[in-house]
Amino acid sequence: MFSRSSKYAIKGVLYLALHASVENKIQAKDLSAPINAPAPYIAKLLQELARHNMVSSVKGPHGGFYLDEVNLQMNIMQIIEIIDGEDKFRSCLLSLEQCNSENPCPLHNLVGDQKLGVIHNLENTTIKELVADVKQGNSILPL
Amino acid sequence: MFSRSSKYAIKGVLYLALHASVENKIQAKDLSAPINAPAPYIAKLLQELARHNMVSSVKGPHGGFYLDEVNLQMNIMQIIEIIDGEDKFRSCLLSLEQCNSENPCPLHNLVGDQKLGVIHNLENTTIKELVADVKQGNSILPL
DNA sequence: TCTTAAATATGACGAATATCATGTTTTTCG
DNA sequence: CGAAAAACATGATATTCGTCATATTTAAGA
Repeated sequence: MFSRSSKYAIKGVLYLALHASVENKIQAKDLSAPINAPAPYIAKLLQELARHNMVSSVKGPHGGFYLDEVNLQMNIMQIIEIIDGEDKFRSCLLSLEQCNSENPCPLHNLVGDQKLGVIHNLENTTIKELVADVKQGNSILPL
Repeated sequence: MFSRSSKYAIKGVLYLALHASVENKIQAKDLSAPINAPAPYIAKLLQELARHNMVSSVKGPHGGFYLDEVNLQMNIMQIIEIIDGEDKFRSCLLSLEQCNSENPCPLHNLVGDQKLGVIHNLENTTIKELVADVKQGNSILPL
């Protein structure tokens, strides 16, 4: 459903949101183990996210990654769009150009409503809210 | 959401269901244009589907592919499982081993219900019903 | 029975994605 | 300042997935 890159990115962001802060930045190499992703790869992804202001970073000694209040207001859909591109999610299930709500493809009616629901939820829940959920024990974030 | 292979396969099956029959079989190379997929590739996919009894085929002159009544009772999920594998769809969104309804990952609560809905719909609608929808003008099947 | 037309089986090629490696820039600290 | 520690930038390699090509098998019809 998501690309592997997106999964790593999402896990990385959530982990940072949960465990990092301005006073306690986390380095790329220290993210590798807890989210179960190769270190150089997660580093590259975090840089891409930083370039798009999804995460904050500082260079040099005692540098690393963290999320500031602005970053915490971002949502999962934005991560996916940065990593996988805009329309990976929104396009027709069969990649039919002519497909839309007026001229739906056979699968459109079958799963269209759920798809819209998924998109809506991914867009309208902030990282902060997701992390609050973890803190309250309503969800978990292991490897 | 689906792999390109799955999309080709689904379009191929739907096209066959709509236009082919025992008396009027369709060859792989004649599927290429209408579903906008490379001929050798769709041939390979159809063979895989035939091996799993998702479509019917006969060799030799006047041979080709079509769907019999049994094939028409199959559903989209079965196509996806044959082409992409069993758990591509059912596994956790973040590929977390420990994630399940009791121990949900942060995304689980967010889209879990919709995901179950999608799976249910894909499993419980037959090819025949989808094609009936097209015949009635409720959906379309272009390139 | 021989030729031909189709699916089938297998593998080679290419492109996209995931992974790794190297060097450069920035910042802290002695 | 100068050295070290980190992100940053770029590109190289590997693996997966999509595409293509070739040879084999099966069945129809003359």
